[in-house]
Amino acid sequence: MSSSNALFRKLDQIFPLTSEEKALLDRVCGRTLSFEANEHLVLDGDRPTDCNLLIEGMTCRNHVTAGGKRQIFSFHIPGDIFDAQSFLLQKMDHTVTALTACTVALIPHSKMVEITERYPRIARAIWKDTLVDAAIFREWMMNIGRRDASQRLAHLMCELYVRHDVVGLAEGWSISWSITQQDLGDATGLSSVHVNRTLMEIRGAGLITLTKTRLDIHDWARLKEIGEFDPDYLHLRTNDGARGGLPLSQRMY
Amino acid sequence: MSSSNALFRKLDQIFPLTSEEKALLDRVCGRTLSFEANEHLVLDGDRPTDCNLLIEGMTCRNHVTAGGKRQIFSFHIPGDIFDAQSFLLQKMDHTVTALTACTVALIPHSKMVEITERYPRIARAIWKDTLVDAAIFREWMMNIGRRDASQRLAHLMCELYVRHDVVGLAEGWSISWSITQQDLGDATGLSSVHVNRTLMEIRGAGLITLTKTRLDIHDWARLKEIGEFDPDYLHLRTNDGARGGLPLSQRMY
DNA sequence: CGGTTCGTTGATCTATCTCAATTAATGTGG
DNA sequence: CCACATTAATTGAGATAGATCAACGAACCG
Repeated sequence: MSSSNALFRKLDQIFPLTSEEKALLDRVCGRTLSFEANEHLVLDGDRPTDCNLLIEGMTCRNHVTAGGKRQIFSFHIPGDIFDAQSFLLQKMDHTVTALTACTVALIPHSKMVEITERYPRIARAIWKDTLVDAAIFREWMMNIGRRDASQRLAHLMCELYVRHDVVGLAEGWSISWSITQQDLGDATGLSSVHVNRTLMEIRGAGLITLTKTRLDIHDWARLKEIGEFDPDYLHLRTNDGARGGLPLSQRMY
Repeated sequence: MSSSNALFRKLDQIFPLTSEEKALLDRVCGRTLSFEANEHLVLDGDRPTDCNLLIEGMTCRNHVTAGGKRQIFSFHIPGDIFDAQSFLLQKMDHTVTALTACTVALIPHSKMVEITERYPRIARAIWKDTLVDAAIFREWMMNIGRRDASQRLAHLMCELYVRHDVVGLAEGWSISWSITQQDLGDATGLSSVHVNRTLMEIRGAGLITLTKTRLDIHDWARLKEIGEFDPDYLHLRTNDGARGGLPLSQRMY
């Protein structure tokens, strides 16, 4: 791997790491694998031997009920270690699917044991990362359980925008988009038809432009208001909290 | 504390601990606190200095939206460390509320740092515990997003039963109950009125008896079927997986 | 260029919500 | 130990957000 730390920008946003620590992390990343869109990277029931760091592309965690209904639990962008939990939870209880072609770096569980035993700060960083994942799950529960369709979609778009921006993947108020309306429904507990209609409404209000490949946000303030979006749950470093390292983008979400 | 390890039965179900390790954990538990029903043990926005181990009573994690709607993220029973995440996530992003009078043991964050740095196995045990919490969140998302009212309630009752049974708190097919129908609604994303009607249906089918203080399950097989309940997501040790320690109750969920 | 996937739109249906009132249970002060 | 206050459960009636079914159009893909 020669990512030169760029890939740990997300981890670093959550838990400030020294450059030596980033170098150490870089070293435990083993071979990389590539997948095509719609391939499953990890399957429900698997007993993986490695964790995955997403290098390029987009994935989602999901699970299908006995009754055949699908729920998406989270979306992942480059820099996310999307199955750190497989290191401690032997058996996968969900599937990870590629939304686009993508590349991952494998981190063998054995290396995870090694590095987390020797470097407690790195252990805490990765642990914290899994805790932020859990916080995001809670927020999604709130979204699905207690918000209406436009709130759910607005909230999700806000989250995705901030997460992209924080790791330098936003371009102005725009991010690349590779989520179908069906997937959007599976993520928000709505039908794809209703997602479509609600999206039309949000578009109609002039808040966003959304194509198959790109999301442009025209009115952040209102989008955020509609979605009741408050980025606290992402537990990002703020400038005042920063213990060295990159300050969080000046923009107030 | 003189819990003599009984309190770590849950942790032990997830990650088998030696008795020395349990003794170590016992030693980091500091003073205990008592709360009355409906008091908040930890508040959204707090920056706690201790983690809480629930000794007696029942609590729930919850959060109220800007719009005043409440979502419950999880219920906790004795043996649960319900805010281990506060150790790494400085600021609370949700509230923990007592459903009954309850007692907790405080574990100072400083002790958490100490013990997790010195004993990597203990660190992994607690980390794994937080990962199981996250798995439960995912399952709840599935519940709220993709199941209908009776499925949601059946699933929740199955989960609560198994979690009680595993730590020895079930009596036959019966567990103590202290969840109001309003809370049940906040946990499942339903209105309390609809919870009531759905409960009447489930009762009518003879599957359960539910009073204010007790849940009796009369037909586990059907309840489980209705709720599409599969206990894998709880990541409990099974007999074949056990590396010493107590075997999981012989009963097949 | 034909097939497949995804988005769009209409029409209808229904699970669940909201509002409102009643009853049952629980707790409290006198 | 009773009368009243409070909280929770129950039931009815009516409203609605969102689901389902079905068809069509647009984009993309080999």
